[in-house]
Amino acid sequence: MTKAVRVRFAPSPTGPLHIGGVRTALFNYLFAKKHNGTFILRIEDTDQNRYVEGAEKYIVDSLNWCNIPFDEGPGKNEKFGPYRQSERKDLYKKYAEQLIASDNAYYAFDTAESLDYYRKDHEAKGKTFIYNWHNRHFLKNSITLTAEETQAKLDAGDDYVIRFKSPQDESLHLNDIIRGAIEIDTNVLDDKVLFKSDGMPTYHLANIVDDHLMEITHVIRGEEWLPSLALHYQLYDAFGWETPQFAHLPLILKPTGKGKLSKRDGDKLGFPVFPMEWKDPETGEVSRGYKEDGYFPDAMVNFLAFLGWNPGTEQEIFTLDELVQAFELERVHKAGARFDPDKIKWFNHQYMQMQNDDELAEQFKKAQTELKAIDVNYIALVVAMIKERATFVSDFWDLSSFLFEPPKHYDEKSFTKIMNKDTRELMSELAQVVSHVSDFTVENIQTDVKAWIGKKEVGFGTVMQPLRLALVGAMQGPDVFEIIFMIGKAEAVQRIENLVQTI
RNA sequence: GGCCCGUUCGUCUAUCGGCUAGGACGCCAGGUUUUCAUCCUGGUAAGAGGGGUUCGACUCCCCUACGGGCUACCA
Repeated sequence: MTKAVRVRFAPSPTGPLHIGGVRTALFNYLFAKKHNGTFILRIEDTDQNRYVEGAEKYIVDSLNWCNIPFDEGPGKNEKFGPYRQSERKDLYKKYAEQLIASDNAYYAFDTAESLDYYRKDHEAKGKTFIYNWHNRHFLKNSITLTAEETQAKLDAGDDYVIRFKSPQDESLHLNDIIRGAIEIDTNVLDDKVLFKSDGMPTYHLANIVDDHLMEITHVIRGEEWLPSLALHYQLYDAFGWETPQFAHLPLILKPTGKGKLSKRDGDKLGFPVFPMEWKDPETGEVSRGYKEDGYFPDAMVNFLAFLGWNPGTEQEIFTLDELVQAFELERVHKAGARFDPDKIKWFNHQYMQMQNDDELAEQFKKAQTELKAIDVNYIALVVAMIKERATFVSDFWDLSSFLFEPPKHYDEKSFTKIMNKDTRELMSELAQVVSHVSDFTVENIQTDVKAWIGKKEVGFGTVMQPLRLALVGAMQGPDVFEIIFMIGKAEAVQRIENLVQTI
């Protein structure tokens, strides 16, 4: 029997979760569920300087809104808790010291200024400064210092970090589920800081320790971590722990231009890059979210799943369960994917058609003050009529206001185009015809009006077009007879007469 | 600069040596709707370049170009 699958999504609470982060979480979720595994949320808040108030709650709320909740995490099934690294602080130091004891790490006392100096100096000479076997023999650390000197500094409370002792002249063979075999020469690796002078571990140490302790079997994360993979492999090795499997996801790129997707792209091109609205606690600046913009979470999830992955079939609309069934890490694309705001709108339109009319009616009613007094059952009928042309609930009012209230004005261009000398008389007569329809059904209205048009021996257009204008105020909207039926006989007659008045 | 990863229509992608290179978004045209939209049908459009390997290369290898990421006591 193979080990139970356990994966984790490990964001740092430095701000709102970005759409790329949502996709990483989604792929973790899909993989976990596919293998009846556990999806864990771990908060990587080891950098106290970058902590942002409310960010953790935002992350949790976002996952929940997307319907990809975690199984284990802060405040939920804390079997391997705590799940915030800041609350695990005391745990990490002994692991760092363990690495020193096994000669895989060492203390370093260099100041930030001195290292900065070396870097700049090397750069000026066209060389690259790497803190590893090339240079560590002349820097201030427990390798160059005697054991006594080192101990004295430690006892004196001097600032220190603990660095990994990267080996010389070795070739590392790494493996990634998506990318396959990767070979790295350790000579280009530097002695990464594992433990910071503020008493906190860096990402690298905390990540490996926690993944081990939490029994993570698969690490699914963004491609930006690929360069750290060699270090992480070595860390597992140094601890003598079993290495999990890794999968590095391609990045999400800007719709146009260069680089990865950023908040600014959304502002510039008018689409959200965050799942939900976010108000910056410092500046008060508000960033729009998919939720508030009217996207359905399923539609967003469906779209995101197809950014860098596809099932190999031609099916594109997938429920979450179907995604779980179909998902395979092996089918994740290797190259970065440009974000396409048009396509996510298309997905939303598709999902709009699958929504329940009553629920949409509730949302519509809540969003539109004009509908406060309107029967929700009537609104549901309206929704059924117009949702095929809508992408968002916020489109509804423009598509249907004439089913709730008479047009406030007539579209000028259409008005002048449609009217002719007979229109006034025809419309007056038409009002009578409509008012005399007995048994007011769509079919009967249609039959009577068409019969009358036939009798008048005028073109259908000469009647139908002004009629539409009278009802809607513009040359748009659903079938004229259905509109008449929906608003009722009296209202329809009234609107026709209103038009007659203005001619 | 160094290191790593990548490169099929404008965009997301299928293809795991046999391809008349398929689908979706977008765009364009036609049809339906006596309106607009939806919808339907059709069209447009791609293997970065150069070398190999092979009977055969989009698929494998190498080089170049380009794109992306990393290069902090940030994650």
